[in-house]
Amino acid sequence: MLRTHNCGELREQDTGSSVTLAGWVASIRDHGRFVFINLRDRYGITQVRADEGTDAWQQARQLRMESVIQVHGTVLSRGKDSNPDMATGAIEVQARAIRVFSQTKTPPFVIKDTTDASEALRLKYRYLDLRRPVMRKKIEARVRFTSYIRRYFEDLDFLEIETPILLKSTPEGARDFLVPSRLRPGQFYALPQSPQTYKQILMVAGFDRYFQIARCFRDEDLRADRQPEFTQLDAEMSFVEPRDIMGIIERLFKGMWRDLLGVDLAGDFPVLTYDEAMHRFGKDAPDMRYGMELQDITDTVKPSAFGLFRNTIEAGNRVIAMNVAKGAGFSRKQVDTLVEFARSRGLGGLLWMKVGADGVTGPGTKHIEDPVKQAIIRSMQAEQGDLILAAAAPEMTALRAMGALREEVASRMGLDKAGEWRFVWITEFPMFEYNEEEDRPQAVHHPFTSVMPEDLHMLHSDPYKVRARAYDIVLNGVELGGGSIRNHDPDVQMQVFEVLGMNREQALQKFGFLVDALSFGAPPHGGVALGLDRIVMMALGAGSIRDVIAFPKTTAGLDLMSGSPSNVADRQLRELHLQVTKG
RNA sequence: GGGGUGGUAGUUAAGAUUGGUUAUAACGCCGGCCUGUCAAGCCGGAGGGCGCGGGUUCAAGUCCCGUCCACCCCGCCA
Repeated sequence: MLRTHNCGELREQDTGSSVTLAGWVASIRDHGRFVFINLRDRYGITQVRADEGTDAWQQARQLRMESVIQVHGTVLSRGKDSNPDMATGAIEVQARAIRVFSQTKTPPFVIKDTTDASEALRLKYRYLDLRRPVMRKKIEARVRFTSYIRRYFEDLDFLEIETPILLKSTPEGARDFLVPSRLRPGQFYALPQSPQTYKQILMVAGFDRYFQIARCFRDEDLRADRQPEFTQLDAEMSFVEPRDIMGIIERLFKGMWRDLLGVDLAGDFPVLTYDEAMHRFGKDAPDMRYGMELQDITDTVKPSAFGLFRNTIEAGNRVIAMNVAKGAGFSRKQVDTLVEFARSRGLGGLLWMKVGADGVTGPGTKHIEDPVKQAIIRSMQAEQGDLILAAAAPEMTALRAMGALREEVASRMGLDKAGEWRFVWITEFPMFEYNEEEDRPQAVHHPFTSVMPEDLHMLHSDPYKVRARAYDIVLNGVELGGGSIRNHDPDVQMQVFEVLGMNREQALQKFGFLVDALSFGAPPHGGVALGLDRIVMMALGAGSIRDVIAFPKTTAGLDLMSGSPSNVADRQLRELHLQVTKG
């Protein structure tokens, strides 16, 4: 070994020891007669001292930040000059000799926790960014989550089985990343959006309990919490019902939060149906850290002659309202930005009423009759100083917009407190939603999801009313993942394909291998897929998913460090039978 | 595909509304001083022509057009 100790382990009781350390020069403080060096490695920082007249002193004066060096020396107690802010602050290493392993160019930014370097620069020099202890800790924390997950599932007899990265492109869902086949001109593999079909086939094969920390790929636009390649905790079990899977996942989260974050999540996670979540929170992934629930006040305003209400009711639309406690303090300007926000979410406008000592004020309120005003205040349980916001629109539009507004207002008022963890299960999702582009139903979850038995009879007559045996796990307004009980009956599966607009032939061509497998004795089975990056991001309070991925892509899907994607040689294209056209 | 914010020394920012001498600061870098620092301190120095391309003008970081990049949001993400 080129060292006897690491840079984080020497303590007072090591005083007098002869040691050899190795690491990066994190700072140099040259006092003339002696030089202090902070030596950094993965484990911490140790102060090295070089005294005038020694070889080490000569070398220390010529060091540069971020060079990689080896230090031979003796551990000294720092006595009253100890630094209580450093783990190794009680000691320092008096250097006898310093050897430079590796010289360095001047780094483009200073390697310290509170860097002000732009994210683009940090991504280009990711290896320098990752040297920053704050980044290193995030990556290390991620490792603790993955290893906890592995231990948890292995203890429960789950088998971690790898599934293919090159697979068949499927038409449903996100856009596939395609990989051209050299041996089959004009044909393509796709990278997995998830190991979905393979894990179901593993159930048919009898593996009974499967899990995988699986890389997934989706060629869609990026966001602060979305990368084109990401990691899923993927699991599947045979002979289960929703509550079995939900229980296993709930205990996993409670265990991780307890053992990795030191947080006790008391009680069972609440369970909301999709319908309830939409009506109370305007979102299928509600943030439960605060109330401010939505209310349908259509009936309350029914007696009013106010044109907005009249037209809304005649059109069959709804009036959805929300009471912002102590929201009357918002300035006109602030309220205007809320109105703007509402418009950006598809509303024609936003009705707002400040609740004062003598009723309500706000534009439009003069058209509302006093008894109706009073009725609104009563049904919203509003008090003096509150702000009532209301939207009039088709029900789902109004709910979704008000749901977004609810989170916006909560964020402005600081109600979305960090360190508060509100998990919630969402169940009974609709099986299908309308795809406008293709004018047909599409699966909300995925086509292999089974439907609730009592809704099966509506599969063809009223597909949008059919509920799925699906469940999502949500934390603080963020969907962490979800799953479902699958169809193990090939006939039911075929019926779902039919509702999705595929005839038997098309379905067999696209998913025949799975349908085939189901027809050879498939056990009832179901599973779940959780976004590992998102879980870690939430747990660490990181601002973006990029912070918990060692080598992430930018929002344009570029890797600024390696320069991918890039052009390839003509020869490569020819081998793949590809021709690039000008876009 | 659409909207928003930003791009000025190695880095982070000011300068842009009201075009005009030599583009400003901090950190970093280089040199010097200094017996206890902790992102050491003090003194001195070097370093950019304003993302890129084009245009308007006597004159453009400053105005106009296009384009690239970063971030945030909508669409999209079974």
